[in-house]
Amino acid sequence: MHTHTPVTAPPAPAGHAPRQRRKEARPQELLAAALDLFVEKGYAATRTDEVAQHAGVSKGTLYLYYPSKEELFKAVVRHNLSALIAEGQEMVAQFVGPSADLLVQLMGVWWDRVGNTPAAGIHKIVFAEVRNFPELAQFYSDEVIIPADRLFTSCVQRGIASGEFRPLPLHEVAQALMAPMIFMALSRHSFGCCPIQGAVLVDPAQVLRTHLDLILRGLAVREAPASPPAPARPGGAR
Amino acid sequence: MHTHTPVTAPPAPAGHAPRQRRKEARPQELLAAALDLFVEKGYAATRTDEVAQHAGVSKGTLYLYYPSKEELFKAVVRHNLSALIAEGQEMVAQFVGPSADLLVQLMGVWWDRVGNTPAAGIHKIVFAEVRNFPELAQFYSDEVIIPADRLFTSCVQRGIASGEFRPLPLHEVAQALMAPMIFMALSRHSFGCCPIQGAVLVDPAQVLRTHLDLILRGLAVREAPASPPAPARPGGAR
Amino acid sequence: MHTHTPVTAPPAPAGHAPRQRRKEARPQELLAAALDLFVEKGYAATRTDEVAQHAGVSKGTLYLYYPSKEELFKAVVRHNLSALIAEGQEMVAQFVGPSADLLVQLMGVWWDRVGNTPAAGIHKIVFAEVRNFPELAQFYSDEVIIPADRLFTSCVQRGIASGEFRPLPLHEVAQALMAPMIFMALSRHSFGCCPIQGAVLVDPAQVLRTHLDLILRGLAVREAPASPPAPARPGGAR
Amino acid sequence: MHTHTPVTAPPAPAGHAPRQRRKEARPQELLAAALDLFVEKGYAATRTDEVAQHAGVSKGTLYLYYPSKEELFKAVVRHNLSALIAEGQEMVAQFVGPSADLLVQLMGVWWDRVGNTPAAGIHKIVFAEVRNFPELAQFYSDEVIIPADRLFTSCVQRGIASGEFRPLPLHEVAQALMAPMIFMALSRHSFGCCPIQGAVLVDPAQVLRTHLDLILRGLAVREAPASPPAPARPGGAR
DNA sequence: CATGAATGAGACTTCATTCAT
DNA sequence: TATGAATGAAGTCTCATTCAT
Repeated sequence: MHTHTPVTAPPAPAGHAPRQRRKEARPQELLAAALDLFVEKGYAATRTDEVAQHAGVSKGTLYLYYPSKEELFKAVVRHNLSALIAEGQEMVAQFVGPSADLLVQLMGVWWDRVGNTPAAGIHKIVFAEVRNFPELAQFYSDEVIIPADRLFTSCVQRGIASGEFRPLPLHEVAQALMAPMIFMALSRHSFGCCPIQGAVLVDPAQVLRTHLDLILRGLAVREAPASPPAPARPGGAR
Repeated sequence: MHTHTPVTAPPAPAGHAPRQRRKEARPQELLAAALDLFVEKGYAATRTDEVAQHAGVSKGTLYLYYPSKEELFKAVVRHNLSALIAEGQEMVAQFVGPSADLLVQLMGVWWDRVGNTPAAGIHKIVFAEVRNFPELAQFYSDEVIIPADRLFTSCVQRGIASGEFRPLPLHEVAQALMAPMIFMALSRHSFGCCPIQGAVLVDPAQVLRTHLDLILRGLAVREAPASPPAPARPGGAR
Repeated sequence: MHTHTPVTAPPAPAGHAPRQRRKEARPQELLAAALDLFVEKGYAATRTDEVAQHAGVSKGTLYLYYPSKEELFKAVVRHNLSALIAEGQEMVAQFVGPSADLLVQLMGVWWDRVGNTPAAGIHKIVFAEVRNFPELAQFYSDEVIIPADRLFTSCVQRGIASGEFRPLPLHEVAQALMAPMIFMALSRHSFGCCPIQGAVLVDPAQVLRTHLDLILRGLAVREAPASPPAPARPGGAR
Repeated sequence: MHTHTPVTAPPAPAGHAPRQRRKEARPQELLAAALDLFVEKGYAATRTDEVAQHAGVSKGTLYLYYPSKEELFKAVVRHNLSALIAEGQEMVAQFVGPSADLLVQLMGVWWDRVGNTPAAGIHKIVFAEVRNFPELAQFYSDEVIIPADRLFTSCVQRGIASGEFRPLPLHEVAQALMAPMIFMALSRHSFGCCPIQGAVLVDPAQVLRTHLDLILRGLAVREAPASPPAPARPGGAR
């Protein structure tokens, strides 16, 4: 579970602005407010004073902590990416048991800790904005794409080495594993926020389960049902 | 095939601009120029006079065809969505043969006709901007998401009905099928355009093959190898 | 006499803004307005929209012609300096007759065409701002200081060569010649504009005459009175 | 001698700031820091916290001593003007001997005590800013311009009365005397601080000598060589 | 139809000033 | 006294949009 709170900082007991309320909390609050707004509206459409307001401070205060909108943006990305990376490292450290179970656990943790978190919105803005911030590309590649790839390829490699999985091209399998998760994360922050009549609704947990069911069978050397087939939802094949 | 051309309109044989020529092509040229720029820079960062310039007309002319930047944007989305939809219809019409082969063909066609096309960039901007243009959400859902879902679910349904595929929740499987393709399409227009040191490189065709290999095995009731196992790339399990 | 008019451009016959009034006059009008304001208030204290307003256009229009306040400033300096330099060249070309007369003519022309012109205010801002615009320093040195020095040193040199003037260090004499003129020009745009009780008032023409009288006598090999002694003003030695 | 020190206040022997020390020196330190910065950057471009920092105090502290930036500026001008005035009075008191020698001594002392001093920068800012701070005009006129004028006119008057000098308009002669000095003082704080390729370089002492040589000869009734002709610099008449 | 000069609202950013500590 | 975090008015600059030609 994530500890990200919608912030908008308590508007300070009206009547008197407590100037030095909580100095060292400011950067966090600003980053949180900025994350929310950048994810909601995108980089360009987010106004700096709106960010400040959401963080409960004035426009000028924002600039005490971040020298420009661009730097604020990068800080948001870096800050939230750090969390992602930390999660990744943690997950790697937890590796024990058979590879199939590992994958199951890995994906479950990723969803709980990243995909299902507002920080997942980071993916949306990064996808949308990298071309405007070329420096981010390298950063994101180094800090997210490559580690994530390494995480999954090493896991698959293990399964292949142990004879659990068929020999398959590692990076491509890794992408097949991650893509649906990231896709869901993206969707949650774009279409997932729009009221749509007759939208195709899927339960993330169900998607995850089905995805794993499909993939693990696909990876398995024999028809080893790594997990019991996900039962079709009641109402099943719509 | 789509009519998207690299645009920037032929700079008119120097000396005397035969401006009158191709008057009725203007809207198309403007849409094409706008698509390129919206995909590259995003909605907000694209300037209207840049669009006009790329289309070889003046800023004022753009406003003769589209009453505002917002309308231009929506027109771009609608126009390119229509193209996507047309492709979709065409694909549906081609349905023949066993379900597994259908899926293979379907995905291949989608990649050739949409994913691997500059128009695929439309996905990126739609994901990035729906929340700022809610009218687009319903439109996109109705015209793209639902039909695509129907396409894939019906295909899967057929496979289940015929006993080829295991009974699985349809929409979730459809997502698992589509996600890696769309993910790749998105990537081509964000990270794919950035020069990155040590980037994780995958061959789209290989991803497609591996993805299908995995999914079809995963769908299969028995270990029916729907297609010969995708050979690990030379240099294989790295 | 100068043709510089206080501009503030005819506010356009109210009711309807004549959009394309006189395009090619714009830069001149903007430069004139900018000169007035920069001289009056200094660089930093002059607001760009004030300049635009004085030129009878909107804020945005200014930026169609000059990409930034800084460039506008430099353009003002260059534009008005160009005139100075042209005058200088012209004067050099006119050189005929004895050196003393040349100096008299040179100074008289300088005062009429430069010192007594609003462009003289340029000196004030340049003195005040060079340290904030290091590129201006080189420009001003190359375009004004060095040519002016050359103008006067060559003139003095001629006098020395012809035996009219005593041998004296050229550059230092040139400074002694120019300093009082420039000083007066500066004063006209600083204290000269302030209402001061009991100010020390001097008539520029009288200063010029006295200055020449002193200097020419000082330069002369003998006591050749290059010009009849400037008669003390009626009311003379206050 | 003036007490202007390069300021930036001793950074307080690291470890523990003996901040209480020299409390009553604060205003002086602030004025000194402010002078440096105002001279370097001008009024508007000087930031108050930079002044505070240079004086080794915090921004808030500055406001304990001076209620606003404007008041600080005026205090700087007044403070340094007082210094100038004191110098002036002292110079006046030293008057002895023949008028020509008096002038020589007067100018020499002015250069040593004012012109060649960082406080001379005060002239630059006053010239640049009087129009924005009209209160200073009267003050400067009363306390600097008029006394200086009186100093020189009385000196010239004496020479005329004693038959040493030709009868000439007094104020105009006074200006001719002072202008080159002040001009040099101004230059030292504008162009003199900029690294310029091929700058016209003059030795202040040489300028002073030449100036006096010229002026005294110019003033003299006959060809009384008030001082031996200033020898042309080695390399002389270039 | 087409142009492009002109507009002005609005965004980002700075910095003099305040005030709780 | 001294601090420095916080403020918000004000300035520079951008760019969607208009309209006379």
